[in-house]
Amino acid sequence: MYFYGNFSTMTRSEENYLKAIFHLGGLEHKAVSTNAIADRMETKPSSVTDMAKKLSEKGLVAYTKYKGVSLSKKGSQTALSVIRKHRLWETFLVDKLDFMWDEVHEIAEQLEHIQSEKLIDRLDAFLGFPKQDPHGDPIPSKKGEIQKEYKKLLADVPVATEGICVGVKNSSAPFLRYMDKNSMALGDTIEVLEKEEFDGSLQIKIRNKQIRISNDIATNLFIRPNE
Amino acid sequence: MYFYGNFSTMTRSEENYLKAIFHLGGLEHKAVSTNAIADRMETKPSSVTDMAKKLSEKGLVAYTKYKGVSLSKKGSQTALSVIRKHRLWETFLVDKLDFMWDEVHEIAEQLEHIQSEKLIDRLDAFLGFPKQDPHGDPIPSKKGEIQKEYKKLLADVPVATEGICVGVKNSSAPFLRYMDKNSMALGDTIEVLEKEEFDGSLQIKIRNKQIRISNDIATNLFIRPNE
DNA sequence: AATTAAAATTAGACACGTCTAAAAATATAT
DNA sequence: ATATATTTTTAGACGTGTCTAATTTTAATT
Repeated sequence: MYFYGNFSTMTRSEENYLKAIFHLGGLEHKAVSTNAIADRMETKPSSVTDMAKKLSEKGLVAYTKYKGVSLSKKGSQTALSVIRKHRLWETFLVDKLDFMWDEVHEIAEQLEHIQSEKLIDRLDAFLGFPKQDPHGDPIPSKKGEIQKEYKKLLADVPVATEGICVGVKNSSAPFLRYMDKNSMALGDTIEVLEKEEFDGSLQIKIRNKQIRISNDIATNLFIRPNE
Repeated sequence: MYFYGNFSTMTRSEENYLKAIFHLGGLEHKAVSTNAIADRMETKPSSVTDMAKKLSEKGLVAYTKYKGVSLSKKGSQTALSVIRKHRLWETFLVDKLDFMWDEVHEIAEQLEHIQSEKLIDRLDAFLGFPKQDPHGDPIPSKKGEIQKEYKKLLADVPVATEGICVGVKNSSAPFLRYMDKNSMALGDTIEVLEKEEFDGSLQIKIRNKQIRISNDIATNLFIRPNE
């Protein structure tokens, strides 16, 4: 039996389920299907059903047989607290320990379950109360408030925006090959120099080279604009 | 049983047992009794027996029925790695997050189980490769080498030594009351001004006040001498 | 509407780590 | 050396979280 703190009855597994349900159900707490959760967590639907019952008993989700689960207020607060911890730790790893932004996820998956409110408050302060993590995702406040995404599709930012390429929407092999071929990589700084109204193509600067990318590409790349 | 590279991962529970066995058996890996482990871990002897078998199967301890367990080389290396992590995290909490030295243990008990060699290497570097933790206990090297205790009994340090009071040997209520009455607290800086050969009493400076303490007191207080 | 396909649930099993209660081995005392 | 006390182990159980295989419910198709 594992105790992480005196007043927390949440197990690691429960926290992971809540987090998955939050990500799938969005801020509106839409109902999420059993299979969707199983896919995301790489587990079996039967395991999800078991946990759904358990979380429902604890008042963390609303669960109706065959109708999926949706987070309660209490459930989403818990999920947000875990997400907050995850993103603060990721920020710590990148800002303080010089990790690359794309190698911190696994470690943060472990760190996010450390139970100590004081620890998280201190970490938050130590990092200068960051509002977004290295992937451009917003860090929920202590109260569970969460801002809109800081990362944007490259296609959606105005001309002259500069930022870091933090993700791809469609990580298909052909697309990744395209990026490779054009020597673009996640983590690169990108500046939008010019936008062609007609076809939505962009002139960008990346690695100090100018290249032209199509709208298709631009709608597949996430950028975290610099302040 | 045949393994390809002994890639068996350690569970949290196994790590905790190894750590307890290490602390009880000392650097010489003395055999440790079932009850001693149960006491230290606040568990039942029967649970310890179960785990002893398991650890023995994995080659982490030598176990003979009714004769206790002793760490193998592999087992002590694992224990030292957990202890290293524990002490590095404690150092982080105190040095970087401004925790008091006496409030970090619980949190470090959780953090010590985070699995990522790279993380610990980076943390070590970030902290400036500390050789001792906030309690004056030595931090094992990456290879598992461990130095002698840095903390010493106040009675054993030479005159003119200055350091921080990092622990008590006997934490009985009367002794703690004594400390309180003399406005001494763990964490205080202490300087040894004078030592009386005859009765071993000391003249010390603490909180900018000079007081005289008996040898009995001095053999109950741990000090971590400054470099 | 009936049939087929997909999704979700149940039933039963298992590994892990723990426990209690009873039995066995070892240590202590008379 | 025998009886008693202590320590340790075994046997059997439980809760958590997972799984497979079979069943039930819902969705999609003809």
